[in-house]
Amino acid sequence: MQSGSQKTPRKKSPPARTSQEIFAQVRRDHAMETAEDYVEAVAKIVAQQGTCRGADLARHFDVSHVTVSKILTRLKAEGLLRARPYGPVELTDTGTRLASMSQQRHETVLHFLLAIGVDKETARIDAEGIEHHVSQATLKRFLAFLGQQPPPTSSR
Amino acid sequence: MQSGSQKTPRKKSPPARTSQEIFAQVRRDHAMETAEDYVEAVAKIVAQQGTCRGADLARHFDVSHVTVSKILTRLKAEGLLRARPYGPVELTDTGTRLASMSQQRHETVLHFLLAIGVDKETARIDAEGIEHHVSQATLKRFLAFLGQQPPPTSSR
DNA sequence: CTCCCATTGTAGCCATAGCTACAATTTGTC
DNA sequence: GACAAATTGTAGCTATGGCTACAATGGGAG
Ligand SMILES: [Mn+2]
Ligand SMILES: [Mn+2]
Ligand SMILES: [Mn+2]
Ligand SMILES: [Mn+2]
Repeated sequence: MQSGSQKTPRKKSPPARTSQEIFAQVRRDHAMETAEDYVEAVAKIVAQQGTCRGADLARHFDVSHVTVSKILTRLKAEGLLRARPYGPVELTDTGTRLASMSQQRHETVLHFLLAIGVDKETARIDAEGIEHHVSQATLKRFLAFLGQQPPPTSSR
Repeated sequence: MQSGSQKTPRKKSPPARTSQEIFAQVRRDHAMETAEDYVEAVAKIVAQQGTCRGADLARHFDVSHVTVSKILTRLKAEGLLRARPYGPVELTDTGTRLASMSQQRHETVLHFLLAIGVDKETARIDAEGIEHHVSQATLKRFLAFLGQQPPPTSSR
């Protein structure tokens, strides 16, 4: 009986990603990173202070208000948030959903790092970068490790 | 007895990173990401084929040879590798050291993901992005989880 | 020795994320 | 209400990592 390809043909093994596909996914992850961090920050600041201004974001990320302004223009065009000239920043429904997902994933990554014994300050730093590269499949393993139930979320 | 600041003053708690410091570190991590992936790829291709050409890198990352060419120019200027015009790419001593460290960290991250139950193809993808945000402290926890001894490495 | 093809280089473009300098607007305080 | 401070916008710059198009180089096959 020889069904699969080589040794122990137990589970169906997917067709082995090429390096091209791997780096393409990393590039896609990076392309979403700023959007995720910004909607997350807006949600957090709104929750804390009622409203979020561009200046709040500039302080939060420690970048110039010009950098914030340009990024907000892009995220507005992408339908994640809205803001009248000189007005405060608000999340759209799409932006709110992205913020919720990002927040949850961020928290899970942070708690996971703490659970494996990483000190709190290191965990906060590393989680901020790692989060954007954690797929749904890996997130489920993190949650399983934390002894919780994986919630019925979406794709990659 | 009231020594620390608040509840259970056991370990010395570091002064709590601000969001500004956290995002600064993530930006530093991103600034090193391309260099790390490139020296790692050069080392791998040299190990496999004896020499590494720009075209090999273009195939590896699935980008144009122009993108490779510009990045190689920068990494040459940074002293990580060297190459005569129309010649193959070679790592400098500095580049070789960076490649070794990156390879080890990459492998550790990959094996860690596999160890917590992430499927192999997902692990390969996620590790490629996560690796650049894993500090020495977190890497030690990964190694500890894998039941190995943390090697005497350097800083962050 | 040619000629072809793979490889590399160059010119010039785009998008993103940074910045400084300066202008305009809003807001808050007398 | 006027004025100062904070905030936002705009102009114009850099660096990085993408791209297409086209030119130059170099190694083999004949
Ligand atoms: Mn986040
Ligand atoms: Mn983040
Ligand atoms: Mn790598
Ligand atoms: Mn990588």
